Amino acid sequence: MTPPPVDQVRPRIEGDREQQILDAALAVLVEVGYDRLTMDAVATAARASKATLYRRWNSKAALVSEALVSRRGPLQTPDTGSLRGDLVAMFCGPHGMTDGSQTAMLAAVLTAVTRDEEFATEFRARFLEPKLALATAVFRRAQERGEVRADLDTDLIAPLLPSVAIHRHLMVGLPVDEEFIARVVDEVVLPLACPAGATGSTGSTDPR
Amino acid sequence: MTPPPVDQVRPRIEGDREQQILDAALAVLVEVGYDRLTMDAVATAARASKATLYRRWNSKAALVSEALVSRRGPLQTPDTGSLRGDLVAMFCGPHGMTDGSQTAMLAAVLTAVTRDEEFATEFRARFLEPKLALATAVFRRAQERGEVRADLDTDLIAPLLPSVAIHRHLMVGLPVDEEFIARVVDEVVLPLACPAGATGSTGSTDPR
Amino acid sequence: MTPPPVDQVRPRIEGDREQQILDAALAVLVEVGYDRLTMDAVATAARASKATLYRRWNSKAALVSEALVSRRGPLQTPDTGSLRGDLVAMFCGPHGMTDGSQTAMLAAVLTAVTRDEEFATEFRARFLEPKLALATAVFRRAQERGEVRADLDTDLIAPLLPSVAIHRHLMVGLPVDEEFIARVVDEVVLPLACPAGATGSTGSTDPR
Amino acid sequence: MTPPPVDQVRPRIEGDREQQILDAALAVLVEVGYDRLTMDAVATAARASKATLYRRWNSKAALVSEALVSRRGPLQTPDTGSLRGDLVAMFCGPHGMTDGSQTAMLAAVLTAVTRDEEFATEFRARFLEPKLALATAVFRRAQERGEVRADLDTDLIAPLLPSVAIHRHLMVGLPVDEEFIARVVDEVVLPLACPAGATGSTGSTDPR
DNA sequence: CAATAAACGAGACGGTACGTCGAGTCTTCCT
DNA sequence: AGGAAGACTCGACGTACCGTCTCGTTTATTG
Repeated sequence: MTPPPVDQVRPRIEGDREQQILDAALAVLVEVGYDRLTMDAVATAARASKATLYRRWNSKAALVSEALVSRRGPLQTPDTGSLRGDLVAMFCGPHGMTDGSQTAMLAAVLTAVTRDEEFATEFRARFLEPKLALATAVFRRAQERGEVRADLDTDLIAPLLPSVAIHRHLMVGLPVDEEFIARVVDEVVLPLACPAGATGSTGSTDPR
Repeated sequence: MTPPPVDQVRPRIEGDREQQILDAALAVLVEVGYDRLTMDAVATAARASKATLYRRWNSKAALVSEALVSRRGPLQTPDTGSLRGDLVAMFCGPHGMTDGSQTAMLAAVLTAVTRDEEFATEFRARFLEPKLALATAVFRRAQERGEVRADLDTDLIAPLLPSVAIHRHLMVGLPVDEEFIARVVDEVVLPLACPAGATGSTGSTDPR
Repeated sequence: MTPPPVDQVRPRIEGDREQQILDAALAVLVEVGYDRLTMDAVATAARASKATLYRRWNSKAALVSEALVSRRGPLQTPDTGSLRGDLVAMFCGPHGMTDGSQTAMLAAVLTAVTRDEEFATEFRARFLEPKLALATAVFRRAQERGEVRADLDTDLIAPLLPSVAIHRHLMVGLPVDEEFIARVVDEVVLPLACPAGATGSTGSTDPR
Repeated sequence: MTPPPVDQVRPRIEGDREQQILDAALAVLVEVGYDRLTMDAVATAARASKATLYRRWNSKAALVSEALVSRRGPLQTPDTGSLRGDLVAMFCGPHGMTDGSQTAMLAAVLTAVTRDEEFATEFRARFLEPKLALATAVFRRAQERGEVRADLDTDLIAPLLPSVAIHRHLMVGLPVDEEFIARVVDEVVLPLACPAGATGSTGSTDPR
């Protein structure tokens, strides 16, 4: 699964090496959380020196930010044919809110967002907005299909699902699983989005 | 009516003194944020010693937690007569989501939640659940008034508004003001909660 | 042999603790030399933290200087009755030039003398001058006894023996043992110091 | 008339280039001292790369050592006709102990001698022994002239002058000037070396 | 009302991590 | 082919903060 090793001994920081460091950072991040992640630990895990880390990233925040983005995965637009299917696929997939490592990273990084404005800006631009844009696109497509009423305020509805998931995970402290996601979709999102009569409370398949 | 002067030199920790320390902690917290808040700084600001701080609170997290709770203020059940009025009052009041210092503290404490399970438990029990219980009570009362349909899943709907507010503040980085709260209430909460025809539409369209 | 432990758990730096640290510093110094002596190593060896070291000593030089002085030992004036006996006793005794650890320290510290003027000044005043004064005193006493001619320039003769010993040890790289010291005493110092006829060129025993 | 290319030892680089680097090293050494001399600084000053430096010299100590030797200059046997004249000429000449830059370099190199045995061996063979051999030769020649008694232990006497000079410079911290050298020659070396009556004590006064 | 025990301020302590710098190694590019 | 450039690993630097601790003092409660 690993890419063919370019140079076992000392691959320069040229993408491969950089990704190795980012992977190490993510491993440490997931293991101990953002606050307990130390640059020494990342350096040791990556068999790099702190000097190298600081040469490439100004701060711990910058390193973690880049690491998160590197693992966001290719944002693939889900296309199950129905809004419900798309939403569930998007949030319960490998990089969704039910992905433990993903939420762990999210939790870890929220810490940094609240204190480092530079990091926050970069994190929002590179990690968050692509995700939100994707969710918005899903709704737009459903509108084009006529599945969702045309006057739906997608900017308000799209963040609904991640909002609830994050709140449940971090604040309430309860797990975010597929059952919960489905419940929110069926009882909150779809009733708001779909024309009154067509509310597919069991709408796993679209009638068409 | 004022309490007897607290002794300028060395007041024992007896409620008053404790509150002074918590106030000092809050002052430092608001000024520099959670991670740059040091116990030394709090001790200095409160003219106390670190030993005193640690004698009363197990950790920085516990101290900040208590400081936050101490300023949450008495939870007053809003009673404006309508669900919409109650919700807006609750979230836009002096200790609501539009209160800058309140959200700043919330952000600060998230740091601790994600790493200290003991702290998280206490924070949830003492800070979060009272708030959620209050929100749920508001919906229950609206149900009793017949303003909201009887089969509404209040456990799902009640956290909706705080979820969205927190997401917007922390993740998206946009301000949570009364206009935004009202929008969410009118376009998300009320349509879900109220019988189709009976939407508290006084707010949904802008009659001017 | 150790003084009664004042406090087994954590003796404050109050002489005992300070001496423990200085002993640790000397141990490291003798083992690896001045340049490879690191504050971390001293801290570890003394089970202290670097902060503690820097709180008490401004620099590595100051710490080593103090450590050297602490181990110079009580400068006891030798009194064997003859100049030859005094000299041999002084240089071949426990803190003399044949003491391996003493010369090791000397070698180690010479490094620092050549680059840190502050250290050099302190080292000369606290370590070197007392030693030179002692040697000069030995010659003065021999003059009073009439063993040495009265017009001997003691300031020139007193440093002779240490000079030759240091040169042999550091520069030439040969061991400085009692045999060598005796040779220098018999062939250099005594011929210069003593009246022509009385030169005990084989004067291993003092005639009295 | 240019001297034949010395080279021989290191065929890779042309003597000129090597000497340029050594000159650069000396310049940096004199400017900032041994410990603040960095290989980067030498490389920059010589417009060379660190790799080139390390290809030719094992360590900073080796480089500085060679730089020192390169400036020792050709050892010219002094020939003034008298032992006293030879000694003063040898030690007060351009590369003698009164040459400030020479003693400064000597101090610098002591650092390396005390920790790197390999370097010490090379330093002794290439720098020290030629000097000692020269001093010994001076005494031998004086013996042949009958100026010095035949049974003089030259191995013990020859290092005397450098020993005292080094001790005074490094340990005592006082300047080694011609006046001091002359004093040691007249009061220590000559009385030991010359037959009682023939002591070049006239040397203190200038017979002309 | 003195004596005593508890709680206090002050701050040193052992640790851990910080971000920087230099030594010595190694790779890439250029001539 | 070999040197300049410079990134790399390693490890020490001196500082800051954490959470623990030992002081000596102050306060409130006892005898």
